[in-house]
Amino acid sequence: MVDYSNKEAQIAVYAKALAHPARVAIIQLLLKKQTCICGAIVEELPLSQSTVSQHLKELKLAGLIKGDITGVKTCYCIDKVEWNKAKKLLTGLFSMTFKKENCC
Amino acid sequence: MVDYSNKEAQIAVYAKALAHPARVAIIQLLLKKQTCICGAIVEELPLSQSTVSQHLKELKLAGLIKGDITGVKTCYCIDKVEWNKAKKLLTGLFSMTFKKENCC
DNA sequence: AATATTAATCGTAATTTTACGATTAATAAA
DNA sequence: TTTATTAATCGTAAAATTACGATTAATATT
Repeated sequence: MVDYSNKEAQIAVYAKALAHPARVAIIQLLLKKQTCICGAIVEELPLSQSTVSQHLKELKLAGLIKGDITGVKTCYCIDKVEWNKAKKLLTGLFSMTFKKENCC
Repeated sequence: MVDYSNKEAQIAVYAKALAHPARVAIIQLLLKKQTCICGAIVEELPLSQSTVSQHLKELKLAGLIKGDITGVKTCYCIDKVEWNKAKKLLTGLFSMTFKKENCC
């Protein structure tokens, strides 16, 4: 009987964080662009400020990003350490070799 | 303004499929073990038959697995083509280079 | 000091997810 | 033919997700 290992649960946590196109878009913005101010992210997305804020919160909860408040603005960045953990786990899953022949 | 690209949406679809520990466990079973009969998967998981069936359905809906009914039993397998698409998209996301210095 | 800006949070509604037991449909075994 | 086995589906309840506008708290600007 599988009692979900920490590993499986953690994979699910990271996957869940990426399970919405808005959050994928946010991550890509933070990776690609100079953008990091919350307001700039809001402008890029077809969603209200409060909704984007919620998605940012979820990404932060999963650990993938962190926010840095300076004055009235907040700068969001990828948490590199956590991002690399996610990379390792997800990449690990996808690089598993097939141990059995497909029967279907 | 980001209008979610097909790519981002598809990443989200695959991530969502892996966003529950039970589904991660199922995928790992199908990758690692000889197991593929539905009943065997049910036995491995701490969930009822109907719930596991639902998770299998979701994985199938996302395209990651396919089921083959033979007689009274159903054999589930990873859909290798789709799995490789997911691998490519997710691995691609994680292998993106940081274009900007972290500001936080 | 009064006003503006920024982003988090609150309240809320609609939808989706998760889980279960019960039922059903299909095949296999007796 | 009757009974058993397997797995999908139905019905349903509880919880979580998603989205929005309104409000709030904090800092900046005037």
